Amino acid sequence: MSKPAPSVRELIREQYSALTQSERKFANSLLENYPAAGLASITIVAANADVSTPTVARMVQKLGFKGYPQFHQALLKELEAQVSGPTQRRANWASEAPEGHLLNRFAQAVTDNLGQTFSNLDYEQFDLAVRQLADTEGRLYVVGGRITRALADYAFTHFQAIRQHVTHMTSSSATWPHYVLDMEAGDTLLMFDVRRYETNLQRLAELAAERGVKIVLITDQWASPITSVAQHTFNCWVEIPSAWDSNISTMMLLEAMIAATQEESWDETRERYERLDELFDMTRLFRKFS
Amino acid sequence: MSKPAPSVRELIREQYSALTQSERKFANSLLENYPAAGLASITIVAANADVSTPTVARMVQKLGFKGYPQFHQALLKELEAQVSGPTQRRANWASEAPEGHLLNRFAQAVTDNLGQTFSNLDYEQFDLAVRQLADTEGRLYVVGGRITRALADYAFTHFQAIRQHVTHMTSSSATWPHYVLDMEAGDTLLMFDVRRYETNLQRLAELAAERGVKIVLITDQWASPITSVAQHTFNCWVEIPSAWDSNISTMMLLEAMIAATQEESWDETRERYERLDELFDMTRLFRKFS
DNA sequence: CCAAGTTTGGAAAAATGTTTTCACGCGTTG
DNA sequence: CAACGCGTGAAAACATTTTTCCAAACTTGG
Repeated sequence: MSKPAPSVRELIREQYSALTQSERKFANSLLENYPAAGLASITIVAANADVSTPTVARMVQKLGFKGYPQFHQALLKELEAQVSGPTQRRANWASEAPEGHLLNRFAQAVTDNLGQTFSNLDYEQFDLAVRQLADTEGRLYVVGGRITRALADYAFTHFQAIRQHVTHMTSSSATWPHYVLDMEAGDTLLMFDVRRYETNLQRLAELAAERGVKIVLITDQWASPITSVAQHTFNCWVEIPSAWDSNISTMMLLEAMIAATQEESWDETRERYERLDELFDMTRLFRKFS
Repeated sequence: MSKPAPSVRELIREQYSALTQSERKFANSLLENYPAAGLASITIVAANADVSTPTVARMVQKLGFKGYPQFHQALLKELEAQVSGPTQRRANWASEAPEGHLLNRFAQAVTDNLGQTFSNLDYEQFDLAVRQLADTEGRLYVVGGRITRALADYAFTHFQAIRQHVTHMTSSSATWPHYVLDMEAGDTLLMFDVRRYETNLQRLAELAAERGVKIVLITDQWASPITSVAQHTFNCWVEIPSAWDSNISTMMLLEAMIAATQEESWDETRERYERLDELFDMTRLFRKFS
């Protein structure tokens, strides 16, 4: 063997674009539970992925195997190699990447950050904040800083789909006073402030708080000064070995909030979602996904 | 099952005295090369140990298995368990939250997604894509869809800090032709396309590809059709128990790319960063961080 | 050395697994 | 709207594997 036989996983990736829908269904099922989902007989394996036997047979041939038995053998070889291989396979994520590769260091940092963020999360606070975000009595304003503007935008797009009266305060702070003018007691302001903290955001927070607006703040582990005027503060761990801060845990917390808000008001939301879907279909922006 | 099923190895030791000569011959062969020597079909396995098939069949029954297939399965299970060994990780993230709380379900889904994304990542592809993104010979264009626009924005903000000639193609697709007009061979287009895939994006990709622009595509596990014209495609696992898709793994991949790009060209980047810092200080947008 | 009991493997039967064929349904095209 | 190509799975055909049966070959104790 001159070159190291490519792993089945690699083969699937290479050929993925050439696979048909059902074949992808099986490919995904296999990747999701790799390689266990490919070790039984073709009949069983196919049934588990909810496709027919011929589909699997055809696919393994596309991958370059002569038949299912060969494919099966290849998987076994891989599994065996892993066990007998370099002492202890690094049970970590980017399995194929070399030990010190940036991907692996990055994965480690992200895992730590997410873990820290989650375990420092007060779920009662979380539930309260979500109730606040779901409250359609008042308006919901969303704002972020230089970097977190993108997160605010993401939040806006989703909250807009979930509820009415959502406003994204663009990052040009010159226009903020106009928004503040319209704010009323009972409104909610969702703020993102990760270091370096911006004085503009703090001013905004103070003004809003004076008007009786409830502030939900998502910040980093060192806590933005806005904490003092916010109703609910959430800290996200953001350190990575880099010149800038990671916003993955921030994003995760945001998504969790969106998911919770949606669950909170699913009855009303459902109809909104369906109408939204219809509208998108009409404008034909999207292609149908089956 | 209350007790942990004994390993085949243990079973052999227990029953060894009850085994006949030929059976022992096979048992030894298996123990010598465990468990590989037991993974093939009964015929092959028997031939390797230089005994007859019936001998093996009788022996596995003595060990307590109903038939050879059951014995085979048991070996596989063991092997699998060894590989996926410390899969038990995931240190109780949202430790205080009750078992079924949304936070916990969410944490689980996110962990799975990140794990899947990482383990299906081809790090050589990754390195190539990063080199492409760091190439300042050509321009770098960034674009996303309805939802992923926010990610494109995030990417833009960071890449702008790292390198020159970065353009964010706003989501109003009406203006895209203008950008395409300026694209040249050697430019790079970073695209985000998560289901439901947008036809506009696909058109854009095709046009860009025709002009010789290298496309780096970040998509979901089902792969956007843009794959076919993209140089580098990356799949992110995005499923969460919700009506919409999670973009945390997408975000993670993006951040990893940013980090890698920065590392690739740190010498030039460093100076850019320092100047940027000075500029922000001057405009006093930020407060000093102690 | 013989007879009874045990072990062994060849070969056929049974079971299971794999591949091929074919017709149906679906979307596309002229 | 008919004709075509393509993807799909039911079912038949085929191949392999597993089990069973049985006779030959050992072993052991008289």
